[in-house]
Amino acid sequence: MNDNPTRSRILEAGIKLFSRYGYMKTSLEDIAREAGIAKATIYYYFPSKEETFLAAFRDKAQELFEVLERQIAEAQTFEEKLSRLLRLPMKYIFENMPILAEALRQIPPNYLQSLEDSRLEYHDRMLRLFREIMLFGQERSLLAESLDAERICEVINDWFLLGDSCFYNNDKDLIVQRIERDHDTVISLLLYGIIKRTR
Amino acid sequence: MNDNPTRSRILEAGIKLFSRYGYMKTSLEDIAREAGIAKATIYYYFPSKEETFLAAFRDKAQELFEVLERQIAEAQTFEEKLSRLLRLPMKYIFENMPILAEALRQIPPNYLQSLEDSRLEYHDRMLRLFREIMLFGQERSLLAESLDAERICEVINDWFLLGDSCFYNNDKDLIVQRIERDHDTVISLLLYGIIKRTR
Amino acid sequence: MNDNPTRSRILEAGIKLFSRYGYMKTSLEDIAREAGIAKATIYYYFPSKEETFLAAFRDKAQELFEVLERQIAEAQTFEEKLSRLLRLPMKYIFENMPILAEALRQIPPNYLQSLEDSRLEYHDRMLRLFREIMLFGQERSLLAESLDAERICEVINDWFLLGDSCFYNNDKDLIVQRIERDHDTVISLLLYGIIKRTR
Amino acid sequence: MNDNPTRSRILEAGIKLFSRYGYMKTSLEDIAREAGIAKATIYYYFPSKEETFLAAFRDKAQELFEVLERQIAEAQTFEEKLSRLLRLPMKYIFENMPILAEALRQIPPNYLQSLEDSRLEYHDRMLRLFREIMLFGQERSLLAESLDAERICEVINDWFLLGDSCFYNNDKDLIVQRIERDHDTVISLLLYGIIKRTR
DNA sequence: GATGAATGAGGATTCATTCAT
DNA sequence: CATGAATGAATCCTCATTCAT
Repeated sequence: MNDNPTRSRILEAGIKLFSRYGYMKTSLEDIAREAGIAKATIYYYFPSKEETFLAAFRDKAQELFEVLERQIAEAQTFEEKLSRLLRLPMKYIFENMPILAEALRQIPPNYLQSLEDSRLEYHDRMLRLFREIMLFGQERSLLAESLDAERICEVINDWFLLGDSCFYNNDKDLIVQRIERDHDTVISLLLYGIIKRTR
Repeated sequence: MNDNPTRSRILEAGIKLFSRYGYMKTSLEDIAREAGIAKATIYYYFPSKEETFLAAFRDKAQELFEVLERQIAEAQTFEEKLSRLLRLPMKYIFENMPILAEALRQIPPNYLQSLEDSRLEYHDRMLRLFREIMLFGQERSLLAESLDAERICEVINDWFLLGDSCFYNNDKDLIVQRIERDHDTVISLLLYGIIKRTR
Repeated sequence: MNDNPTRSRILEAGIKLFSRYGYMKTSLEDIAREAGIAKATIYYYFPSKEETFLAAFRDKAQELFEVLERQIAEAQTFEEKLSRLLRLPMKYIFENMPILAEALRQIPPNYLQSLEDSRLEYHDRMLRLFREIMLFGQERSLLAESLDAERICEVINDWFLLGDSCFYNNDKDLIVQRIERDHDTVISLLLYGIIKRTR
Repeated sequence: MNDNPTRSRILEAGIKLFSRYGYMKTSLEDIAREAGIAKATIYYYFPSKEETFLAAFRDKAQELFEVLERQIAEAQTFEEKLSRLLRLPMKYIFENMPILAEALRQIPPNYLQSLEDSRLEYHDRMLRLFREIMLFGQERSLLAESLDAERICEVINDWFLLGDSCFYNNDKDLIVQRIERDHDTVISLLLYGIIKRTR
């Protein structure tokens, strides 16, 4: 699948440009120029601009998970595992910025379903990873007792990893409600680290 | 300045549509239709699409600060002040979503300077608010001793408020470096709330 | 509606070129050049190439009916009325050839309904005209007794005027069946004029 | 020539698709898919899209004449011969619709000469068939005396068979002139069948 | 013979912008 | 003040055609 050098060059150029300039501001002309091929060649490999974007997106997401799973498996302690889980996606997202996250908003509506499917799949995959690590910590009694582990998984996943919060752009009221509820949890975690604990 | 009803209607429509669909996917035609005026009329009030966006952006940011400053002044305790500072911008950003944050990425490069100026101004203003609150807490000895207050201000501001981290789309290496350094701080704060403190 | 000179020039150019080269081989570029305007201007008046075509089609069909009705009203005898009905549409169709008839086949399917509606309307209008004339002839006992006037109206309308026969391009079997049945009638009429009537 | 199975499959697919969708809306990609071969293979057998169309057209026309000549030879009476001549081509044209008739309009001008040659050849061939039949009728004194047989042959051929009338898309004035002259004859034949003959 | 890969030319459509009124 | 009309530039996409294998 990735053995084809032209296909790879297109995806590579796509990731670079979509990441840098976003979906709308990146033209196929740009990608073709960057890849050193003719614009029409892109259509030999992908049926549309959107599919090109999706292919690049899935490619990069797949890569992220492979690295992530390996790194977590290699880590020995709970803290190190958790730390790698929290750090790596952020780094990936920023290195390949919009392609893994923000540009999603700019994809035309009719493709949102296809995109949504991919995103939900990654969301679940990330959540499973997170849960495994938390379980690992729980078994060793390393979690703060007051913590609702499942809830924390969801909130952190949504806010810092490949979660939903950043992506919805439709039901604004729902978002705001959710923010009010979940943000509390994040803020509490932060305040917990900031405010002096008086005995 | 804002007394003019037509001008106001344009800004209002602009915020609504830019927020919902992003900068690129919102056309002046759309804004004119939403505002109930002719497309050419927009050019009577603003010299270009970008200036229209900037005006709407500044309008909304100004509003945010006014509410924010009032709310913080009204709060009595340190925890409440801090909490309002952390909560309100997030809510605003999501309620007026891309116009205050993500759409910035889509503004053409030649306007980035003008946008940058605005953003830096708000960044500083937010930081000043934050510092005042932290000072308020320090004077009452309410901060965790191990905390470098100034550093925390910067990191939180960047990561949760109107900071820089989300906006840079140019110097990728710089971002990654900064992520590696600052993300540590955020993660520490989170881990601090998650991991059981053994004496 | 037709008072606007630019709109008229577009329709005029459209009729000329669509008629001469068909729907597919006529580009909006061509129409714009012929009309002496910019390509984008067409989009100020019509939302798409298809709507431009439909507008031109309806314009010309309307014109045909107006002339036709006037001419038939002016004719005194049955034979003259019938003759004008049979002659004029043919002349119009050829003068504005595909736009009134054959090019229909080339319009994309999603527009076929809209086109179909127009066509059915004209089909009925033509049939009404035809029936009135036949009635005029019947009242004066000028029709061959063996003739099924209603059937003749339909067949002639389908085959020589703005009928269905030429337009169906889907259900081939249906067409062929219909041809086998109706063509008989046409052929009979022709043979009747060709073959010597033995007492 | 037609022994080659791949070549035959291309022609078969071409006739099917050109007939159904017309010349312009049928792509070589479509034909290749329908034929179950690669697009480039078409170029092994035919030098261009136009030649592919012409080959398919000639194939089908040849088939028509073979059937037609056989059927006419088998018919015993003048009326039956005439009837078969008039009926069969119409049926063929509709069954293989645009490929034998209307799609011609869509062939690029530079190929019109080659197409014209083919068409003239078939026109003559059809006319010869027609003349033979009329001669057959004349010898048996079966034609209406007032009839100019040669003129009728031409007119009927033009209007109902593989004649010129439908194809010209250039010299509009010429067509209209011709319509005005020939249409009279067709109309007369029809009127003759419709209007009651007063002794 | 047959094909996968690649491409140039062209076409529909969008949109920010200008300008006369 | 406000706008209807007009446009140039850009963008996605299609497709006949070529060519190395």
